[in-house]
Amino acid sequence: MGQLAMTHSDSVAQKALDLASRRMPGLESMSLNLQRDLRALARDKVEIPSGKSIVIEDARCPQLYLVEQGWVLRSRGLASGRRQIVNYALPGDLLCTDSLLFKVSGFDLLARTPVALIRIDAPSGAELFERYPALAAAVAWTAGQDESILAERVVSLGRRDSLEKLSHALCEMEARLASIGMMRGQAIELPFNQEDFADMLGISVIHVNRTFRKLAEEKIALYRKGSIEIRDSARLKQIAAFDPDYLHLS
Amino acid sequence: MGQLAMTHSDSVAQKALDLASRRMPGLESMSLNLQRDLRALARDKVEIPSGKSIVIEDARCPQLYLVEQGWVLRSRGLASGRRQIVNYALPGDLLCTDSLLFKVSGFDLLARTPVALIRIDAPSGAELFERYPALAAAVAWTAGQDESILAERVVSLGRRDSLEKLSHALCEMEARLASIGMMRGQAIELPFNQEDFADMLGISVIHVNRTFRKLAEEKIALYRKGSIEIRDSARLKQIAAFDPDYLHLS
DNA sequence: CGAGGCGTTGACACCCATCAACATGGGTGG
DNA sequence: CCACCCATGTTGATGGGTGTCAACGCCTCG
Repeated sequence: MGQLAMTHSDSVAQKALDLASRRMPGLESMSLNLQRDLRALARDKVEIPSGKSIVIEDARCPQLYLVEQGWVLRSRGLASGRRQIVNYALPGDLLCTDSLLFKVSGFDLLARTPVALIRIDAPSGAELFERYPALAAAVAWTAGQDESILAERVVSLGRRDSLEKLSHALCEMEARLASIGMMRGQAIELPFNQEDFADMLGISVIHVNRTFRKLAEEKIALYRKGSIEIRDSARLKQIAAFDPDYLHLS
Repeated sequence: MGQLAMTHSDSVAQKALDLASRRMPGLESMSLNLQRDLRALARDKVEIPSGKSIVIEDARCPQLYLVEQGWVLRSRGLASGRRQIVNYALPGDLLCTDSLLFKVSGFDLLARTPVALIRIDAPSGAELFERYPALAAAVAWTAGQDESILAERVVSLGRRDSLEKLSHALCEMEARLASIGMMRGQAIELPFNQEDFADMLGISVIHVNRTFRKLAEEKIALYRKGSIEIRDSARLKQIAAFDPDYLHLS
Protein backbone atom coordinates (compact mmCIF):
# COMPACT_ATOMS: atom_id res chain seq x y z
CA MET A 1 0.00 0.00 0.00
CA GLY A 2 1.83 3.03 -1.29
CA GLN A 3 5.08 3.68 0.48
CA LEU A 4 3.85 1.66 3.41
CA ALA A 5 5.81 -1.56 3.65
CA MET A 6 3.85 -4.78 3.92
CA THR A 7 4.10 -5.93 7.51
CA HIS A 8 2.46 -8.38 9.84
CA SER A 9 -0.05 -5.75 10.82
CA ASP A 10 -1.46 -5.44 7.34
CA SER A 11 -4.34 -7.73 8.13
CA VAL A 12 -5.49 -5.13 10.63
CA ALA A 13 -5.09 -2.38 8.08
CA GLN A 14 -6.98 -4.49 5.59
CA LYS A 15 -9.81 -4.84 8.05
CA ALA A 16 -10.04 -1.07 8.42
CA LEU A 17 -10.07 -0.68 4.66
CA ASP A 18 -12.85 -3.24 4.40
CA LEU A 19 -14.90 -1.50 7.05
CA ALA A 20 -14.46 1.85 5.37
CA SER A 21 -15.33 0.67 1.89
CA ARG A 22 -18.15 -1.68 2.69
CA ARG A 23 -20.75 0.35 4.40
CA MET A 24 -21.80 2.90 1.85
CA PRO A 25 -25.23 1.77 0.72
CA GLY A 26 -25.82 2.67 -2.89
CA LEU A 27 -22.13 3.03 -3.52
CA GLU A 28 -21.19 -0.66 -3.48
CA SER A 29 -20.04 -0.42 -7.07
CA MET A 30 -17.29 1.97 -6.00
CA SER A 31 -16.00 -0.23 -3.21
CA LEU A 32 -13.15 -1.69 -5.16
CA ASN A 33 -12.14 1.66 -6.57
CA LEU A 34 -12.16 3.12 -3.09
CA GLN A 35 -9.92 0.38 -1.75
CA ARG A 36 -7.58 0.95 -4.68
CA ASP A 37 -7.54 4.72 -4.08
CA LEU A 38 -6.92 4.32 -0.38
CA ARG A 39 -4.08 1.87 -0.94
CA ALA A 40 -2.52 4.06 -3.58
CA LEU A 41 -2.70 7.19 -1.44
CA ALA A 42 -1.87 5.70 1.95
CA ARG A 43 1.32 7.31 3.14
CA ASP A 44 2.13 5.78 6.50
CA LYS A 45 0.76 4.72 9.81
CA VAL A 46 0.59 6.99 12.83
CA GLU A 47 0.42 5.57 16.33
CA ILE A 48 -0.83 7.83 19.07
CA PRO A 49 -0.64 6.91 22.74
CA SER A 50 -3.77 7.02 24.86
CA GLY A 51 -4.61 10.42 26.21
CA LYS A 52 -2.62 12.39 23.69
CA SER A 53 -4.34 14.88 21.48
CA ILE A 54 -3.97 14.51 17.75
CA VAL A 55 -2.43 17.69 16.46
CA ILE A 56 -2.78 18.74 12.88
CA GLU A 57 0.70 20.07 12.21
CA ASP A 58 0.15 21.77 8.92
CA ALA A 59 -3.25 23.36 8.75
CA ARG A 60 -2.67 24.53 5.18
CA CYS A 61 -2.28 21.12 3.59
CA PRO A 62 -5.12 18.61 3.65
CA GLN A 63 -5.06 15.83 6.21
CA LEU A 64 -7.10 12.68 5.94
CA TYR A 65 -6.92 9.68 8.23
CA LEU A 66 -8.48 6.28 8.33
CA VAL A 67 -8.91 5.00 11.88
CA GLU A 68 -7.44 1.54 12.15
CA GLN A 69 -7.64 1.02 15.89
CA GLY A 70 -8.85 2.86 18.95
CA TRP A 71 -11.32 5.55 19.97
CA VAL A 72 -10.90 9.17 18.91
CA LEU A 73 -12.91 11.92 20.59
CA ARG A 74 -13.82 15.12 18.79
CA SER A 75 -14.49 17.88 21.28
CA ARG A 76 -14.42 21.58 21.94
CA GLY A 77 -12.98 23.21 25.01
CA LEU A 78 -14.65 26.46 26.06
CA ALA A 79 -12.97 29.36 27.75
CA SER A 80 -14.83 28.74 31.00
CA GLY A 81 -13.29 25.30 31.30
CA ARG A 82 -16.38 23.53 30.09
CA ARG A 83 -15.97 20.88 27.41
CA GLN A 84 -18.37 19.41 24.89
CA ILE A 85 -17.70 16.14 23.14
CA VAL A 86 -19.21 16.36 19.69
CA ASN A 87 -18.61 12.89 18.32
CA TYR A 88 -16.24 9.96 18.44
CA ALA A 89 -14.56 7.96 15.68
CA LEU A 90 -14.07 4.20 15.64
CA PRO A 91 -12.06 1.79 13.48
CA GLY A 92 -13.11 2.10 9.86
CA ASP A 93 -14.10 5.76 10.21
CA LEU A 94 -12.53 8.49 8.12
CA LEU A 95 -11.19 11.38 10.15
CA CYS A 96 -10.65 15.01 9.16
CA THR A 97 -12.80 14.86 6.05
CA ASP A 98 -13.51 18.52 6.69
CA SER A 99 -9.88 19.42 6.11
CA LEU A 100 -10.33 18.43 2.45
CA LEU A 101 -13.29 20.75 2.06
CA PHE A 102 -12.35 23.72 4.24
CA LYS A 103 -9.46 24.85 6.29
CA VAL A 104 -9.13 22.92 9.48
CA SER A 105 -11.94 22.87 12.01
CA GLY A 106 -12.00 24.37 15.45
CA PHE A 107 -12.32 21.11 17.32
CA ASP A 108 -9.84 19.02 19.25
CA LEU A 109 -9.09 15.39 18.51
CA LEU A 110 -8.14 13.22 21.45
CA ALA A 111 -6.91 9.64 21.42
CA ARG A 112 -8.98 8.13 24.21
CA THR A 113 -7.18 4.80 23.79
CA PRO A 114 -3.99 3.91 21.94
CA VAL A 115 -4.90 4.84 18.40
CA ALA A 116 -3.54 3.74 15.04
CA LEU A 117 -4.28 5.93 12.04
CA ILE A 118 -3.52 5.37 8.39
CA ARG A 119 -2.56 8.68 6.92
CA ILE A 120 -3.96 9.31 3.46
CA ASP A 121 -2.28 11.67 1.00
CA ALA A 122 -5.54 12.89 -0.38
CA PRO A 123 -5.72 15.71 -2.87
CA SER A 124 -8.02 18.54 -1.98
CA GLY A 125 -10.20 20.78 -4.03
CA ALA A 126 -11.15 20.04 -7.59
CA GLU A 127 -8.53 17.32 -8.01
CA LEU A 128 -10.21 15.16 -5.39
CA PHE A 129 -13.54 15.17 -7.20
CA GLU A 130 -12.18 15.02 -10.72
CA ARG A 131 -9.52 12.37 -10.31
CA TYR A 132 -10.63 10.28 -7.32
CA PRO A 133 -14.42 9.94 -7.49
CA ALA A 134 -14.47 6.92 -5.21
CA LEU A 135 -12.50 8.68 -2.51
CA ALA A 136 -14.62 11.79 -3.00
CA ALA A 137 -17.69 9.63 -2.51
CA ALA A 138 -16.28 8.24 0.71
CA VAL A 139 -15.51 11.73 1.98
CA ALA A 140 -18.99 12.96 1.09
CA TRP A 141 -20.60 9.89 2.58
CA THR A 142 -18.66 10.29 5.80
CA ALA A 143 -19.59 13.96 6.02
CA GLY A 144 -23.23 13.02 5.49
CA GLN A 145 -23.16 10.28 8.10
CA ASP A 146 -21.49 12.58 10.62
CA GLU A 147 -24.07 15.24 9.92
CA SER A 148 -26.83 12.75 10.52
CA ILE A 149 -25.31 11.65 13.81
CA LEU A 150 -24.89 15.24 14.91
CA ALA A 151 -28.49 16.06 14.01
CA GLU A 152 -29.61 13.26 16.28
CA ARG A 153 -27.32 14.56 19.01
CA VAL A 154 -28.89 18.00 18.65
CA VAL A 155 -32.28 16.43 19.30
CA SER A 156 -30.93 14.62 22.34
CA LEU A 157 -29.25 17.66 23.82
CA GLY A 158 -32.18 19.93 23.10
CA ARG A 159 -35.25 17.93 23.92
CA ARG A 160 -34.46 14.81 25.91
CA ASP A 161 -34.00 14.57 29.67
CA SER A 162 -30.91 13.02 31.16
CA LEU A 163 -32.27 9.47 31.31
CA GLU A 164 -33.28 9.61 27.67
CA LYS A 165 -29.98 11.18 26.68
CA LEU A 166 -27.93 8.50 28.37
CA SER A 167 -30.10 5.68 27.07
CA HIS A 168 -29.89 7.04 23.57
CA ALA A 169 -26.12 7.34 23.73
CA LEU A 170 -25.82 3.74 24.93
CA CYS A 171 -28.08 2.47 22.14
CA GLU A 172 -26.01 4.36 19.61
CA MET A 173 -22.76 2.97 20.95
CA GLU A 174 -24.09 -0.56 20.92
CA ALA A 175 -25.22 -0.19 17.30
CA ARG A 176 -22.00 1.40 16.09
CA LEU A 177 -19.81 -1.13 17.88
CA ALA A 178 -21.89 -4.06 16.68
CA SER A 179 -21.60 -2.87 13.10
CA ILE A 180 -17.82 -3.18 13.24
CA GLY A 181 -17.73 -6.38 15.25
CA MET A 182 -16.69 -4.78 18.51
CA MET A 183 -19.55 -5.99 20.70
CA ARG A 184 -18.85 -8.99 22.91
CA GLY A 185 -22.14 -10.37 24.06
CA GLN A 186 -24.12 -7.75 25.97
CA ALA A 187 -21.13 -5.76 27.17
CA ILE A 188 -20.11 -2.45 25.64
CA GLU A 189 -16.38 -2.15 26.16
CA LEU A 190 -15.49 1.48 26.00
CA PRO A 191 -12.89 3.92 27.31
CA PHE A 192 -15.41 6.50 28.55
CA ASN A 193 -15.49 7.48 32.18
CA GLN A 194 -18.47 9.26 33.67
CA GLU A 195 -16.94 12.65 32.98
CA ASP A 196 -16.74 11.78 29.28
CA PHE A 197 -20.42 10.91 29.32
CA ALA A 198 -21.14 14.21 31.04
CA ASP A 199 -19.29 16.15 28.38
CA MET A 200 -21.00 14.22 25.61
CA LEU A 201 -24.51 14.53 27.03
CA GLY A 202 -24.20 18.10 28.22
CA ILE A 203 -24.90 17.35 31.89
CA SER A 204 -22.77 17.23 35.04
CA VAL A 205 -20.65 14.29 36.16
CA ILE A 206 -22.69 13.85 39.30
CA HIS A 207 -25.87 13.68 37.34
CA VAL A 208 -24.40 11.08 35.02
CA ASN A 209 -23.72 9.04 38.11
CA ARG A 210 -27.29 9.44 39.37
CA THR A 211 -28.65 8.48 35.97
CA PHE A 212 -26.50 5.37 35.73
CA ARG A 213 -27.72 4.43 39.19
CA LYS A 214 -31.29 4.70 37.97
CA LEU A 215 -30.52 2.40 35.05
CA ALA A 216 -28.86 -0.04 37.44
CA GLU A 217 -31.76 0.00 39.91
CA GLU A 218 -34.14 -0.83 37.10
CA LYS A 219 -31.79 -3.60 35.93
CA ILE A 220 -31.55 -1.99 32.48
CA ALA A 221 -27.83 -1.32 32.22
CA LEU A 222 -24.89 -1.59 34.55
CA TYR A 223 -21.93 0.75 34.47
CA ARG A 224 -18.50 -0.53 35.35
CA LYS A 225 -15.10 0.97 34.74
CA GLY A 226 -14.34 0.24 31.13
CA SER A 227 -17.56 -1.50 30.22
CA ILE A 228 -21.32 -1.26 30.36
CA GLU A 229 -23.49 -4.32 30.56
CA ILE A 230 -26.80 -4.04 28.74
CA ARG A 231 -29.28 -6.15 30.67
CA ASP A 232 -32.55 -5.06 29.09
CA SER A 233 -31.91 -3.81 25.60
CA ALA A 234 -35.61 -3.55 24.79
CA ARG A 235 -36.39 -1.16 27.63
CA LEU A 236 -33.28 0.85 26.91
CA LYS A 237 -34.39 1.36 23.32
CA GLN A 238 -37.88 2.17 24.48
CA ILE A 239 -36.71 4.86 26.89
CA ALA A 240 -34.52 6.39 24.20
CA ALA A 241 -37.12 5.95 21.44
CA PHE A 242 -34.15 4.64 19.52
CA ASP A 243 -34.38 4.23 15.76
CA PRO A 244 -31.00 3.21 14.30
CA ASP A 245 -31.80 4.42 10.77
CA TYR A 246 -29.93 7.67 11.26
CA LEU A 247 -26.63 5.81 11.61
CA HIS A 248 -26.94 4.51 8.05
CA LEU A 249 -25.30 1.22 8.92
CA SER A 250 -25.68 -1.79 6.69
CA MET B 1 -32.01 25.85 -17.74
CA GLY B 2 -33.11 22.34 -18.65
CA GLN B 3 -36.81 22.03 -19.25
CA LEU B 4 -37.34 25.17 -17.25
CA ALA B 5 -38.50 27.94 -19.53
CA MET B 6 -36.72 31.25 -19.33
CA THR B 7 -39.02 33.62 -17.50
CA HIS B 8 -38.89 36.97 -15.84
CA SER B 9 -37.97 35.31 -12.58
CA ASP B 10 -34.77 33.88 -13.94
CA SER B 11 -32.74 36.68 -12.48
CA VAL B 12 -33.80 35.42 -9.08
CA ALA B 13 -32.92 31.87 -10.01
CA GLN B 14 -29.60 33.11 -11.32
CA LYS B 15 -28.93 34.75 -8.00
CA ALA B 16 -29.53 31.48 -6.19
CA LEU B 17 -27.20 29.70 -8.59
CA ASP B 18 -24.55 32.32 -8.00
CA LEU B 19 -24.87 32.03 -4.26
CA ALA B 20 -24.63 28.27 -4.40
CA SER B 21 -21.63 28.13 -6.67
CA ARG B 22 -19.64 30.99 -5.27
CA ARG B 23 -19.01 30.15 -1.71
CA MET B 24 -16.95 27.03 -1.84
CA PRO B 25 -13.46 28.12 -0.89
CA GLY B 26 -10.87 25.97 -2.64
CA LEU B 27 -13.35 24.90 -5.24
CA GLU B 28 -13.57 28.13 -7.21
CA SER B 29 -12.25 26.36 -10.26
CA MET B 30 -15.37 24.22 -10.34
CA SER B 31 -17.79 27.10 -10.06
CA LEU B 32 -18.56 27.29 -13.75
CA ASN B 33 -18.94 23.54 -14.06
CA LEU B 34 -21.29 23.55 -11.13
CA GLN B 35 -23.46 26.25 -12.65
CA ARG B 36 -23.53 24.28 -15.89
CA ASP B 37 -24.47 21.05 -14.09
CA LEU B 38 -27.19 22.76 -12.08
CA ARG B 39 -28.68 24.37 -15.16
CA ALA B 40 -28.55 21.14 -17.11
CA LEU B 41 -30.19 19.13 -14.34
CA ALA B 42 -32.72 21.68 -13.12
CA ARG B 43 -36.16 20.21 -13.67
CA ASP B 44 -38.64 22.78 -12.47
CA LYS B 45 -39.51 25.21 -9.77
CA VAL B 46 -41.59 24.32 -6.74
CA GLU B 47 -43.44 26.97 -4.79
CA ILE B 48 -44.52 26.16 -1.28
CA PRO B 49 -46.81 28.37 0.76
CA SER B 50 -45.74 29.52 4.19
CA GLY B 51 -46.44 27.05 6.95
CA LYS B 52 -46.67 24.01 4.72
CA SER B 53 -44.32 21.13 5.25
CA ILE B 54 -42.23 19.98 2.35
CA VAL B 55 -43.05 16.37 1.73
CA ILE B 56 -40.70 14.10 -0.09
CA GLU B 57 -43.13 12.13 -2.22
CA ASP B 58 -40.89 9.39 -3.46
CA ALA B 59 -38.39 8.36 -0.83
CA ARG B 60 -36.77 5.84 -3.17
CA CYS B 61 -35.61 8.27 -5.82
CA PRO B 62 -33.13 11.00 -4.99
CA GLN B 63 -34.36 14.51 -4.36
CA LEU B 64 -32.18 17.56 -4.46
CA TYR B 65 -33.33 21.14 -4.17
CA LEU B 66 -31.71 24.51 -4.42
CA VAL B 67 -33.41 27.10 -2.23
CA GLU B 68 -34.22 30.16 -4.26
CA GLN B 69 -36.34 32.09 -1.80
CA GLY B 70 -37.56 31.75 1.74
CA TRP B 71 -36.69 30.05 5.01
CA VAL B 72 -36.86 26.27 5.41
CA LEU B 73 -36.75 24.68 8.87
CA ARG B 74 -35.40 21.21 9.42
CA SER B 75 -36.85 19.76 12.60
CA ARG B 76 -37.81 16.61 14.42
CA GLY B 77 -41.08 16.11 16.25
CA LEU B 78 -40.91 13.78 19.25
CA ALA B 79 -43.66 11.53 20.46
CA SER B 80 -44.16 13.61 23.61
CA GLY B 81 -45.05 16.64 21.53
CA ARG B 82 -41.66 18.24 21.95
CA ARG B 83 -39.95 19.58 18.87
CA GLN B 84 -36.32 20.30 18.06
CA ILE B 85 -35.27 22.51 15.20
CA VAL B 86 -31.99 21.19 13.88
CA ASN B 87 -31.12 23.74 11.24
CA TYR B 88 -32.56 26.13 8.71
CA ALA B 89 -31.86 26.66 5.03
CA LEU B 90 -31.68 30.00 3.26
CA PRO B 91 -31.54 31.10 -0.39
CA GLY B 92 -28.51 29.57 -2.08
CA ASP B 93 -28.50 26.50 0.18
CA LEU B 94 -28.78 22.99 -1.18
CA LEU B 95 -31.50 20.94 0.46
CA CYS B 96 -31.78 17.17 0.84
CA THR B 97 -28.19 16.41 0.00
CA ASP B 98 -28.56 13.42 2.27
CA SER B 99 -31.12 11.85 -0.04
CA LEU B 100 -28.35 11.43 -2.63
CA LEU B 101 -26.16 9.58 -0.17
CA PHE B 102 -28.66 7.57 1.88
CA LYS B 103 -32.31 6.93 1.89
CA VAL B 104 -34.28 9.87 3.13
CA SER B 105 -33.71 11.28 6.60
CA GLY B 106 -36.06 11.22 9.56
CA PHE B 107 -36.49 14.96 9.78
CA ASP B 108 -39.31 17.26 8.75
CA LEU B 109 -38.90 20.19 6.39
CA LEU B 110 -41.14 23.16 6.96
CA ALA B 111 -41.56 26.25 4.82
CA ARG B 112 -41.49 28.99 7.44
CA THR B 113 -42.14 31.63 4.75
CA PRO B 114 -43.32 31.27 1.17
CA VAL B 115 -40.54 29.18 -0.34
CA ALA B 116 -39.33 28.71 -3.90
CA LEU B 117 -37.20 25.67 -4.64
CA ILE B 118 -35.43 24.68 -7.82
CA ARG B 119 -35.72 20.94 -8.15
CA ILE B 120 -32.57 19.24 -9.40
CA ASP B 121 -32.68 15.91 -11.19
CA ALA B 122 -29.47 14.73 -9.65
CA PRO B 123 -28.18 11.22 -10.18
CA SER B 124 -27.38 9.28 -7.03
CA GLY B 125 -24.72 6.77 -6.22
CA ALA B 126 -21.66 6.24 -8.35
CA GLU B 127 -23.02 8.18 -11.30
CA LEU B 128 -23.07 11.41 -9.30
CA PHE B 129 -19.39 11.18 -8.46
CA GLU B 130 -18.20 9.75 -11.77
CA ARG B 131 -20.14 11.96 -14.16
CA TYR B 132 -20.84 15.17 -12.22
CA PRO B 133 -17.79 15.95 -10.11
CA ALA B 134 -18.73 19.60 -9.67
CA LEU B 135 -22.19 18.72 -8.38
CA ALA B 136 -20.68 16.01 -6.21
CA ALA B 137 -18.31 18.60 -4.78
CA ALA B 138 -21.22 20.91 -4.00
CA VAL B 139 -23.10 18.09 -2.28
CA ALA B 140 -20.05 17.12 -0.26
CA TRP B 141 -19.31 20.73 0.59
CA THR B 142 -22.87 21.31 1.74
CA ALA B 143 -22.81 18.18 3.86
CA GLY B 144 -19.56 19.35 5.40
CA GLN B 145 -20.85 22.84 6.10
CA ASP B 146 -24.03 21.47 7.64
CA GLU B 147 -22.00 19.14 9.80
CA SER B 148 -19.89 22.04 10.96
CA ILE B 149 -22.95 24.09 11.84
CA LEU B 150 -24.48 21.18 13.72
CA ALA B 151 -21.26 20.59 15.64
CA GLU B 152 -21.41 24.18 16.81
CA ARG B 153 -25.06 23.72 17.76
CA VAL B 154 -24.13 20.68 19.81
CA VAL B 155 -21.69 22.83 21.75
CA SER B 156 -24.38 25.46 22.29
CA LEU B 157 -27.01 23.02 23.43
CA GLY B 158 -24.64 21.08 25.62
CA ARG B 159 -22.50 23.66 27.31
CA ARG B 160 -23.91 27.15 26.99
CA ASP B 161 -26.56 28.75 29.17
CA SER B 162 -29.65 30.32 27.69
CA LEU B 163 -28.19 33.80 27.27
CA GLU B 164 -25.15 32.42 25.48
CA LYS B 165 -27.30 30.13 23.35
CA LEU B 166 -29.55 32.93 22.20
CA SER B 167 -26.68 35.32 21.59
CA HIS B 168 -24.84 32.71 19.58
CA ALA B 169 -27.89 31.96 17.48
CA LEU B 170 -28.35 35.64 16.73
CA CYS B 171 -24.71 36.05 15.73
CA GLU B 172 -24.99 33.07 13.44
CA MET B 173 -28.13 34.41 11.81
CA GLU B 174 -26.58 37.79 11.26
CA ALA B 175 -23.52 36.22 9.64
CA ARG B 176 -25.47 33.86 7.42
CA LEU B 177 -27.91 36.54 6.31
CA ALA B 178 -25.14 39.04 5.66
CA SER B 179 -23.31 36.55 3.49
CA ILE B 180 -26.26 36.35 1.13
CA GLY B 181 -27.11 40.01 1.23
CA MET B 182 -30.18 39.68 3.41
CA MET B 183 -29.17 42.04 6.22
CA ARG B 184 -30.65 45.50 6.13
CA GLY B 185 -28.65 47.68 8.44
CA GLN B 186 -28.69 46.31 11.96
CA ALA B 187 -32.01 44.52 11.69
CA ILE B 188 -32.32 40.78 11.29
CA GLU B 189 -35.56 40.18 9.43
CA LEU B 190 -36.66 36.69 10.15
CA PRO B 191 -39.82 34.59 10.38
CA PHE B 192 -39.03 33.07 13.78
CA ASN B 193 -41.36 33.57 16.67
CA GLN B 194 -40.24 32.96 20.23
CA GLU B 195 -41.47 29.38 20.11
CA ASP B 196 -39.21 28.72 17.14
CA PHE B 197 -36.28 30.05 19.11
CA ALA B 198 -37.28 27.81 21.99
CA ASP B 199 -37.31 24.75 19.77
CA MET B 200 -34.00 25.67 18.20
CA LEU B 201 -32.21 26.44 21.48
CA GLY B 202 -33.72 23.60 23.48
CA ILE B 203 -35.33 25.82 26.12
CA SER B 204 -38.91 26.86 26.89
CA VAL B 205 -40.84 29.65 25.22
CA ILE B 206 -41.14 31.55 28.45
CA HIS B 207 -37.45 31.41 29.03
CA VAL B 208 -36.78 32.66 25.53
CA ASN B 209 -38.95 35.64 26.40
CA ARG B 210 -37.04 36.31 29.63
CA THR B 211 -33.73 36.01 27.81
CA PHE B 212 -34.78 38.46 25.12
CA ARG B 213 -35.86 40.83 27.87
CA LYS B 214 -32.40 40.59 29.38
CA LEU B 215 -30.84 41.45 26.01
CA ALA B 216 -33.25 44.36 25.68
CA GLU B 217 -32.55 45.69 29.18
CA GLU B 218 -28.86 45.70 28.43
CA LYS B 219 -29.55 47.42 25.11
CA ILE B 220 -27.83 44.61 23.22
CA ALA B 221 -30.63 43.37 21.00
CA LEU B 222 -34.31 44.10 20.65
CA TYR B 223 -36.87 41.52 19.64
CA ARG B 224 -39.89 42.54 17.63
CA LYS B 225 -42.30 40.45 15.68
CA GLY B 226 -40.55 39.61 12.46
CA SER B 227 -37.27 41.30 13.18
CA ILE B 228 -34.50 41.70 15.70
CA GLU B 229 -32.51 44.84 16.02
CA ILE B 230 -28.88 44.37 16.94
CA ARG B 231 -27.86 47.38 18.97
CA ASP B 232 -24.51 46.23 20.35
CA SER B 233 -23.02 43.66 18.05
CA ALA B 234 -19.71 43.63 19.91
CA ARG B 235 -21.20 42.67 23.25
CA LEU B 236 -23.43 40.10 21.59
CA LYS B 237 -20.42 38.42 20.03
CA GLN B 238 -18.57 38.63 23.29
CA ILE B 239 -21.35 36.93 25.25
CA ALA B 240 -21.59 34.20 22.65
CA ALA B 241 -17.81 33.89 22.21
CA PHE B 242 -18.72 33.92 18.56
CA ASP B 243 -16.14 32.89 15.97
CA PRO B 244 -17.68 32.79 12.48
CA ASP B 245 -15.04 30.43 11.04
CA TYR B 246 -17.26 27.37 11.45
CA LEU B 247 -19.73 28.75 8.93
CA HIS B 248 -17.08 28.62 6.21
CA LEU B 249 -18.42 31.72 4.51
CA SER B 250 -16.33 33.69 2.08
C1' DC C 1 2.34 3.63 52.02
C1' DG C 2 0.95 7.75 49.93
C1' DA C 3 -1.10 10.01 46.01
C1' DG C 4 -4.09 10.65 42.53
C1' DG C 5 -7.86 9.26 39.45
C1' DC C 6 -12.35 7.87 39.59
C1' DG C 7 -16.77 6.79 41.51
C1' DT C 8 -20.47 7.52 45.08
C1' DT C 9 -23.51 9.93 48.07
C1' DG C 10 -25.87 13.75 50.42
C1' DA C 11 -27.08 18.78 51.17
C1' DC C 12 -28.25 22.78 49.07
C1' DA C 13 -29.00 26.31 45.45
C1' DC C 14 -30.29 27.82 41.08
C1' DC C 15 -31.60 27.74 36.39
C1' DC C 16 -35.20 26.87 33.90
C1' DA C 17 -39.90 24.31 33.06
C1' DT C 18 -44.57 24.40 34.01
C1' DC C 19 -48.86 26.50 34.95
C1' DA C 20 -51.85 30.28 34.92
C1' DA C 21 -53.41 34.70 33.76
C1' DC C 22 -53.45 38.65 31.12
C1' DA C 23 -52.02 41.93 27.21
C1' DT C 24 -51.64 43.03 22.46
C1' DG C 25 -52.57 43.06 17.77
C1' DG C 26 -53.96 41.43 13.34
C1' DG C 27 -57.52 38.98 10.79
C1' DT C 28 -62.18 37.56 9.97
C1' DG C 29 -66.88 37.71 9.70
C1' DG C 30 -71.11 39.79 10.84
C1' DC D 1 -67.00 49.46 11.52
C1' DC D 2 -67.17 46.75 15.28
C1' DA D 3 -66.93 42.30 17.77
C1' DC D 4 -64.73 38.45 18.22
C1' DC D 5 -61.05 35.19 17.88
C1' DC D 6 -56.71 33.35 17.65
C1' DA D 7 -51.74 33.69 17.52
C1' DT D 8 -48.33 35.64 19.91
C1' DG D 9 -46.07 37.89 23.53
C1' DT D 10 -45.57 39.17 28.61
C1' DT D 11 -45.41 38.54 33.47
C1' DG D 12 -45.59 36.30 38.02
C1' DA D 13 -45.79 32.11 41.15
C1' DT D 14 -44.29 27.68 42.00
C1' DG D 15 -41.85 23.36 41.50
C1' DG D 16 -38.57 20.08 39.67
C1' DG D 17 -34.53 18.71 37.35
C1' DT D 18 -29.98 19.49 37.43
C1' DG D 19 -25.64 21.98 38.91
C1' DT D 20 -22.49 22.94 42.54
C1' DC D 21 -20.05 21.98 46.68
C1' DA D 22 -18.24 18.92 49.93
C1' DA D 23 -16.82 14.67 51.80
C1' DC D 24 -15.68 10.02 51.53
C1' DG D 25 -14.46 5.28 49.59
C1' DC D 26 -12.14 2.36 46.32
C1' DC D 27 -8.70 1.04 43.36
C1' DT D 28 -4.22 1.57 40.85
C1' DC D 29 0.15 2.79 40.52
C1' DG D 30 4.51 4.50 41.83
